[in-house]
Parts: sequence; C-alpha cells; structure tokens
Amino acid sequence: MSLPTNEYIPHISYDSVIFGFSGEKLKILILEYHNMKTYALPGGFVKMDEPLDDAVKRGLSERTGLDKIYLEQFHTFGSMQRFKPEIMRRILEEQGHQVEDHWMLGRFITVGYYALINYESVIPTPDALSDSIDWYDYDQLPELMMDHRELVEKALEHLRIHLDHKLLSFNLLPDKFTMKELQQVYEAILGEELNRANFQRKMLSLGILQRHDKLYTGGSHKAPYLYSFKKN
Amino acid sequence: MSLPTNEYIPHISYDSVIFGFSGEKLKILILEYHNMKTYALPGGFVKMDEPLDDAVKRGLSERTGLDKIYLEQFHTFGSMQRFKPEIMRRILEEQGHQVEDHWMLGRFITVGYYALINYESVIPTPDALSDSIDWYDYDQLPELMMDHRELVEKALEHLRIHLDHKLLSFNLLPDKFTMKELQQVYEAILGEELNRANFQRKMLSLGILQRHDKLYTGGSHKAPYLYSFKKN
DNA sequence: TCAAAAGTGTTCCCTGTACACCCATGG
DNA sequence: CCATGGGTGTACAGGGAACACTTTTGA
Repeated sequence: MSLPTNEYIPHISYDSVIFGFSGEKLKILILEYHNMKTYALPGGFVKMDEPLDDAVKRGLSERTGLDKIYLEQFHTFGSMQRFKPEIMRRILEEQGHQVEDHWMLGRFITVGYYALINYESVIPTPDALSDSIDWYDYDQLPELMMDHRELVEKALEHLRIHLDHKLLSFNLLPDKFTMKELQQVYEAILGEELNRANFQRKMLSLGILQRHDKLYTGGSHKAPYLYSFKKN
Repeated sequence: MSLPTNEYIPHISYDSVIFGFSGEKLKILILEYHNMKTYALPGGFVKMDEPLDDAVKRGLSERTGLDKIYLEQFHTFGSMQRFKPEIMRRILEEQGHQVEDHWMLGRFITVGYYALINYESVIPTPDALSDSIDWYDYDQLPELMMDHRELVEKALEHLRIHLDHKLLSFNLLPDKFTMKELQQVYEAILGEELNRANFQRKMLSLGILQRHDKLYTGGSHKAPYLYSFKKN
C-alpha cells in the first residue's frame, strides 16, 4: 500500500462522519492508526483535477465498499488549533516513511462531510495509514485526534436540523423496516424519546411510506407491519 | 497596490455574499474588475498561518471599513466547473502582471460566507484587482463570473433557514428602527409578504425587542414606536 | 387468559393565520 | 372629519403532546 503523493492538492483535506444504526444505537466509523492508540475520522485528500464531492465519494467507497452513499457537507474547519504536525509526523514515521518536508505535515483546512449508511451492508476497510476501522457507539467514542470530536458534534447538529426536512433517516435502515425501528433511529439521532402513537401518525401522514406484509417475529404480541420508503 | 503573493495557501479561496438593506430592498456588494465588465463577489485568500475565519474578517474589513461583522459560513464549493483560468489570466494581464505559472491561475476550492451589515455604515472600498465595488439589488444583479450566482442563491437559502432561528435580521438595520422596517427586512429576505398584525405580535413575543419613544415622521398617521434589540 | 407490543382514537393546547376594530396624526 | 398607517383584539384551523382504548400474538 502506498501513501498519497503530491498529485493531491496541498493544505486541503476532507473528513467524514459516517453514521450507522444498529442495536438501537447510533454508531460512527472510527479508524485507529498503527500501534498509535490514536483515533480519527476517516478522511482524505483531493486530487489536483478532481471535484471535491467526487474525492469524498471515492474515499467513502474505499472505506465502506458502498457505492451510492447519502452524503452531505456540513462545515469547513480552518482554525490554527487543528495544526498539529507532530501527530502526523509520528504516524508517518511509524510507517517508515520519509517525513522531512512531507506535504502531509503542512497546515490543513478540512471540509467536513457526514454520511448515512446501512450498517449491515458495510464492510469497513482500513487504508494505508490505519490498521483498523470500526463502528463505535456515539455515546462511547474514544478520544479523537485534533478537532475531530468537534466535527462529530457539528455533524450531528446538522443531521438533527435536517432530519425531518429531508427525510434522511431511511438511509440508515434496510429496505424494509418496522415503525419501531424507524422510531429508534429518530430517537438515537435526536437523543430523546418520542411518543409512539404520535410518531406513527406523523410518519404515515407524510405519505412517503409504503406498507407491506406483517412481520411475524415469534414475539408474543401483535405482529408489526413492514414499511419501505416510496421512491418517487 | 500589490497583488497577493505566495504567502497565501494555494488552491484555497473564500468568497463572501455581503447583504445590506435599503429602500425596502435586499442588496448585495458586487465588485467589477478593471475595464472587464466582469462582476464578482468579494473574495480573497488565506495566509499560510492564518485561521480561515480571520482571513474572511480581514477581507471584509478592508472592503467595508467595518470591524465587527456578522459572518456565517454556508458552503464550500469544489467542482471543476469553477476552474476557468482564462478569466483570471485576463484580469491579471489587464493589470500588467506577469502571469506565467501564476498561483492565482490554479484550480481553487472556495469557502462561501455571507455577511449581514448595516447599509448606511459601510464605505465600499475596491481592492487591487477591482476598480469598483457597489451595492446591487438582489433582484437586479449583473451576470456574475464563474459560479458566483450559485453562491448567492445558496447563501440566501441558508439565510432564510436561519432567519428566525438566530434572529439575524437586526444586523441589517440601524440601532433603532420601526416595526415596519423590521418587517420589510423579513419580507425582502423571504421574498414574500407577511401579515402586519401577526408579525408584530410574533416579534414582541420573542422578548428581545426594547421599545423606545415614538418616532414622529410628520406623516398624517399614528407615530410608530422605535425599537432596538436587547443585548443580553 | 395473560402480558407485551402494535395500531388507532380522543382530548387539550398552542401557534399561525386571517380579519376586524380602535387609535393617533396631519391635512 | 377624513385618509392613512399603527397598535391591539378575536375567531378559527391545523398540528403536536398526552393518554386511553382496542387488537393481535405466543406462552
């Protein structure tokens, strides 16, 4: 595996907050650098003649194996607090790379994106600099490098604002799901409990849900309907 | 006057949509390049060791003479459609600059900001590359270079969404104003008419307006109260 | 027949909207 | 005393929140 070379634009990067949902919990993909106990958001660089959005899609496909990903830009971070060349130097040295004047040691302005993906369909894949990439519960994140924690919070803030407006939540679920699962996604994102009856009514009143056959789980209670999102 | 040198980060710029309000109209500061009939948003570059937000504030102060400006980042644009080196080449040549391999001819990713300022307190000041900077009505903008029209639309979109949420509108008005003026600002931004009675009630119910003495305009009707925003 | 969860119904309250009415002011 | 615009009152509709009731399922 090889490092990015200077076919990339210097001083510009992107970082992505990749949300998934499983076991009633909101989860985020976090990578760990080799032997470093240093945790970070998956990010990358933009090629000289590559559209910014394409660069992010490329990176996300490599990390998740997914092709069509719901992606939204939320903020660009350009403070000097985020300039910590020692950390990147240690990461590069650990890999045995020549580090003097390496372009990755420069000061970076990073564009933050968040993605919503279906937890089950992902195969997390590490990149050249990291030895692991895994899901972490939002409320049990490890300490993240630089300002990445701030990125997570700002991404979630944006997601909360746009949750109703753009009906994003279905990106986190499989094709068919129960009303309870949909409600759990909302609750995980919003961080609060919602009234079951009112939630059901509100979702149905939007007219974007397709009702399917009931799902018999074997539980000793009424079987719930399955729903999918209409694709018009 | 001198051009920016390479103490600036290459390939990164910012552009600002500066909103003002006068004569019931929403206005935007647009600059024109020397003898070019080319119109653009005021923008600039980031110094190597300068925080992004500071760079934008610096540029806006130079252009407007104002110090404390309400400023909000709204989106970062990184498509390849915005790479039009011929235009920048002509602008530089017109100024008699050496243009071969000039860093300003490279491909740029630009961070979009919008600002809200008090129309009356501004002294628009051109920069080295432009010979004029003036207010244009939002609904009578000239044709703008590259994707700057798209920036304007996206800025206004963000402003509309955050208008109520953050109570931004007072940045566009003088210290004291009438309820009618405030309503006109809202109507100019939202692009729709609002009910006078309900608008008044809603604003007052927010508890952020301080009522002052009445303003006698000499008009043959009831004199309106003046208001200011509470600063807590 | 019982508990648990799903589905639906009812009531209350708040907010936004539309419209009506009175008040101050200068001609 | 009239036209104009400012300030306030009222009545109605729609949506959210809280809660109750019924239905389905397996044990």
